Amino acid sequence: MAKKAKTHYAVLGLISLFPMSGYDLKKFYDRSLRFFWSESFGQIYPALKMLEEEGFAESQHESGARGGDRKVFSITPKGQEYLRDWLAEPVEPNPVRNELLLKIFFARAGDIKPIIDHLEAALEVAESRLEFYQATSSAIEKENPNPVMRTMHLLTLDYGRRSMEMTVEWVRNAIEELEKLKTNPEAKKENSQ
Amino acid sequence: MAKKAKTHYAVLGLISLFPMSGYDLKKFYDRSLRFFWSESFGQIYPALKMLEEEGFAESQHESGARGGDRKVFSITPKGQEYLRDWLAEPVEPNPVRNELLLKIFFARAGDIKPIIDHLEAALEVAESRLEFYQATSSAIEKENPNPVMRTMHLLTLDYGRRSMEMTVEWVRNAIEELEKLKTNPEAKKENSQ
DNA sequence: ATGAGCATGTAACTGGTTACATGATTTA
DNA sequence: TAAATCATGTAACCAGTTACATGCTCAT
Repeated sequence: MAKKAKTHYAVLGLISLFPMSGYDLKKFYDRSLRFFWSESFGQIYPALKMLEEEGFAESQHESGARGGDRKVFSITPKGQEYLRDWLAEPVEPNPVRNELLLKIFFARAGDIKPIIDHLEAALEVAESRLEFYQATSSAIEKENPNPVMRTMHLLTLDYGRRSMEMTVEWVRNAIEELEKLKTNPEAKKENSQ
Repeated sequence: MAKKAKTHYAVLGLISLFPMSGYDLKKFYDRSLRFFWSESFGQIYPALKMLEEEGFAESQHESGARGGDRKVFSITPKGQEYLRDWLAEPVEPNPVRNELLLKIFFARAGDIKPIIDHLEAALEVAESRLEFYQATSSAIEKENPNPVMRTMHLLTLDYGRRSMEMTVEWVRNAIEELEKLKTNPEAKKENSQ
């Protein structure tokens, strides 16, 4: 039971919610989890195959029905145990790479205008995502699955909401600072080390 | 001038600040940028080689002096132009993978305790990083390089500070919610779908 | 003399995306 | 009948980390 790439747990976790096919998995990631996790087909299908081979998942064939044939995967008791063990393991920090911050760090007097553009783009993204979180949270609160699932789901949304609010505030302030800098004659002299 | 992996810009950007060796580059990433960017030697040295081959960087050999021989790289005018072009290009979204949120999403009644542990660990990290940002910002404000560089540097720190503050608040609330759930008898019935 | 830090580089591996190949079914 | 969507899978590629190989210098 060697340690596996995160994809395996991410796939196993999803089929633990309810049985689904590789195609369903992809849809679920793209529609519901896209803001904190994503997977590609190139990873999903091999992962499902391996999970089945090791007895963590089992599949049943669903023939005919709309679209081609489907292979619907569900988690086994052994898989449930394996998932639970992973959930209890400490969270491994994922490598951070924030391109916007890197560009800001490298920017000089001549780069202020494009940086402001980037910030304005980030602001739009954050604001529209904020709307999405608003809508989704109220939907979840009504929908009402079991209390644990509901709470867990709401906590992930709350993280998204707070982080977008924080982003909006930071961006607004950053744009202000950069506008000040643009009109400040002192900053114009690029060689004022 | 085909598009390159981000590493190339990340390396070029650093040597645009002041000439340095591959080893210096690594130190700089590990010490100053580690919270929003990182690079490994396995990427740095090949990147420097390629940047030099294409005329974006040039090196001079520094023999003897403490440690083995050094190859100190500096940016060329052509490299400066190339970097500036990249800074102006829209920021590409980097794939998000937040393992903590994923674990929360998959957690069931039996997993609440380990999840709280993860949150407590995250709280510690956020709080200690907050202290670091505090200390660094005041150092930067005194240090006073040119006004543009100072502002850029402070903006990246401000992002870190705000995002850690946000994390602390979210985590505190999340722990509270989960503690409530633990003592709530309704939640104990895992099959209350 | 030993270990920490300076210094450069390569090879093997891994985790991941993208593009390709194929074909059914539904809907406009 | 064409486009969108359903559906599965593989091969080629890419970006990145880790481990390895080597050797110097400085402080204890």
